[in-house]
Amino acid sequence: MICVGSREQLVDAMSDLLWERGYAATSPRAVRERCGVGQGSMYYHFPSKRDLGVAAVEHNCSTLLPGSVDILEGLGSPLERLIGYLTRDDHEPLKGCKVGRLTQDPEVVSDPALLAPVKNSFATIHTMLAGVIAEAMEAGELPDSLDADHLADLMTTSIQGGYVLAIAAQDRAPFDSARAGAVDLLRAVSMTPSPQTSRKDS
Amino acid sequence: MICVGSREQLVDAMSDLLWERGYAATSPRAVRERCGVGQGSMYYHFPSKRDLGVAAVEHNCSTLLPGSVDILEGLGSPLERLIGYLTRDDHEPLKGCKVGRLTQDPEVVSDPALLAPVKNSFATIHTMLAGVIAEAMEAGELPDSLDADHLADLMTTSIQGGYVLAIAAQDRAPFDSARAGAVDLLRAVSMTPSPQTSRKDS
DNA sequence: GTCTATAACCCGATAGAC
DNA sequence: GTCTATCGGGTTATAGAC
Repeated sequence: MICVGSREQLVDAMSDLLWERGYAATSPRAVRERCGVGQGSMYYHFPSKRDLGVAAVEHNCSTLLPGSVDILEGLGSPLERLIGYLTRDDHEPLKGCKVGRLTQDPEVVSDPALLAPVKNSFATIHTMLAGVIAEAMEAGELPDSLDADHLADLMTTSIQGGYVLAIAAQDRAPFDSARAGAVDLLRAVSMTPSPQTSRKDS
Repeated sequence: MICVGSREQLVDAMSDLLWERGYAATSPRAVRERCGVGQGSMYYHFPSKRDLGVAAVEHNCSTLLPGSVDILEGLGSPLERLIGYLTRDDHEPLKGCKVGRLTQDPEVVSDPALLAPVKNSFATIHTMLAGVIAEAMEAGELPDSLDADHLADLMTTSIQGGYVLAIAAQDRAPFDSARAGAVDLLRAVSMTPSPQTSRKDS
């Protein structure tokens, strides 16, 4: 017998609505109606909408990170892991990113407590990606003339921007297309390590 | 003597608020207070918030497109124009994109009349970018083994995703970094035209 | 074309009973 | 812990005078 407390139900419902509508556009009433928890219970567990929002933002961020970490710290050569990150098929492009979306909500951005988990999530991903890119360079899979930080940001933007294009087109194709473009370029530069430069492994 | 009609003032104010807060979060009252036009005038010119919204979305889209068109149809080799598109310095990363932002607003996405201008803007940019990329391939500036549609989408996502990263970090650096990553890769593949393929221009 | 007044409803939050 | 009732204010609009 699993006992799901009101608190968890509230956080889950707020998390979903944060994804679907953003923070500003979801009212405490909508949260309550989604999970069937009453007004009194809500304000007993969370003194304000903001407090519930903070809990839900943290929940969404910590839900999304492990998937990326598993791939980037998983099996395969560094380049294979980067391509794995760019070819995951568990995205839902037309629904947007649970974390990236919050970035377009002024009420989130102007509140440090709401923004912090979002900021940390992207900072963590950036650090991990740049690390794997550096590994790929050391392994000779990518030319070390490239900038690991630039590449890491480009990879993340290909996904975050992909959501924007897919939603605008109401078609997931551009989401997959942008990521494929990133993979194409990574493969293209990996096949041609430093054309007019001395080789390390000679 | 320039006469600025109430109608134009309303559209301008709504356009700004669309950029700053999105559609759902901007009330007709906020629009009126920003431009000093009264309630009666507003509902005289626009029968509903939605009608004003449509006019403002169309205004924002048609304001933003010409800048990109000028660069992509302007002077310079195809590759130079692509790099020009990726290195414009008239973006305001921390404010977000006037057009892309609307994509994160469910009220916009679910209303065809509001979404259409956004959809058309990205479709137009995609067509132009893919065209210039094809030119670059024909001119031997980029390997024609690459997919023009993928590359076009990757370029747009490096910008749209850059807004997301910059706002999350509250720092424009990742916006510039992602675009620089795209430029780096374009330059890298342009220097190495088809390594193990026969040359066209022999 | 523009004004003010008002309608009907939703918002985030609080009070106090149980 | 959960309930209902209520507060003061904001929302999108409509009515009708000027």
